[in-house]
Amino acid sequence: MTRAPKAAPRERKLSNFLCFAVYSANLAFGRAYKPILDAVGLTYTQYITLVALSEEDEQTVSALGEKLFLESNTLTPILKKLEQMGYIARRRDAADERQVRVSLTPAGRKLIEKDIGHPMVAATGLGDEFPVVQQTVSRLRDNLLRSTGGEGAREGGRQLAKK
Amino acid sequence: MTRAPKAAPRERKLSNFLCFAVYSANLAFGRAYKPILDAVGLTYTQYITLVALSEEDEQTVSALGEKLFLESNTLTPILKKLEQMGYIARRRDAADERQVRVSLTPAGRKLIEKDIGHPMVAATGLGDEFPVVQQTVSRLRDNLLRSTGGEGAREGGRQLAKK
DNA sequence: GCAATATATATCGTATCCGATTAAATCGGA
DNA sequence: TCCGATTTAATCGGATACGATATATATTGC
Repeated sequence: MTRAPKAAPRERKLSNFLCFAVYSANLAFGRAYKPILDAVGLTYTQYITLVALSEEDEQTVSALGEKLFLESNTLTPILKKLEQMGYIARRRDAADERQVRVSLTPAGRKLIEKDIGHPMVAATGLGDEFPVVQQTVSRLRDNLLRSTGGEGAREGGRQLAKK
Repeated sequence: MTRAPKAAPRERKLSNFLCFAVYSANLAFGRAYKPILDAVGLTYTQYITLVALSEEDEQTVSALGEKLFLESNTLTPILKKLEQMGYIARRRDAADERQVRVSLTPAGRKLIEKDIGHPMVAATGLGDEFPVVQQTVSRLRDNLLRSTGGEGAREGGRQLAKK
């Protein structure tokens, strides 16, 4: 009767790691989008950035960064590339020269309105579960951010574990 | 009575994109792990790689890559770094010199057995939902991979959408 | 007013990812 | 056996992420 029950060995397998599931699902999304995005010459991050920009004109780099959970060190090079491709316009705010205002060009808006990513919905194979999974993963993200920086988490019910 | 019902405008907002939820949750995991991993001098990917190596000794780079969904172009530099840090050993297979066999060193095994990432479970804020979310996201990943390369998807029920 | 401070981007170095290519070893068929 | 095809890692270049720092512009305190 050795082998105290004081805590099951708790398998330390990769397949039990939620972080790995998310990590690998993210890689899988990138690969699934690749052929679609290659056809229009965009990368995954560039595409996501254009979607964020389609929600609102004249966003600052910081505001855009809050939506995307990225900062200027990552965004600036991406925005410069998108500008050079003709999909967005960047210009300093006249009232505050520190800020850069970013907007889609007509070409950028046209590209996004084609809804290039729509076939991905079927590829997820989630069917009716899609919205629930989307919300659950977003909640997971917000909980993690809240547990870390404190700042930057979204609204919507405090969700810390009770355990 | 204009505005035909032939397809609701279907909001093209970032918050409706499952791929963005996964993308940003992955960033959030990386940030949540950062302080813990900084303390032992590992990056997120290096940590995941050690966990995968703890499952089995003498894995080839390809076999490890199948578990991690990565290829030698990404793995080789990471493995070299881990070797240089003293956590793993790499050596050519005597029977087939093309293959490289990778194993944890005692130092590497000791590090993984400390279960450094355990506090993350609480940080997810998912409570009892944790296992379900883990499985759902894994299934999502496998569906995406199946829809793309065909190769590389895991076993376990074909899951394509019926819609 | 103006020096000190704060804010908004941008730059730089390190570490992934990934497609394309290379190099070495093995396999296979005539 | 010999040579072309295949397999396995490694290398290279482009594009993120991100901490640390730099730069320019605004704001604040006195």
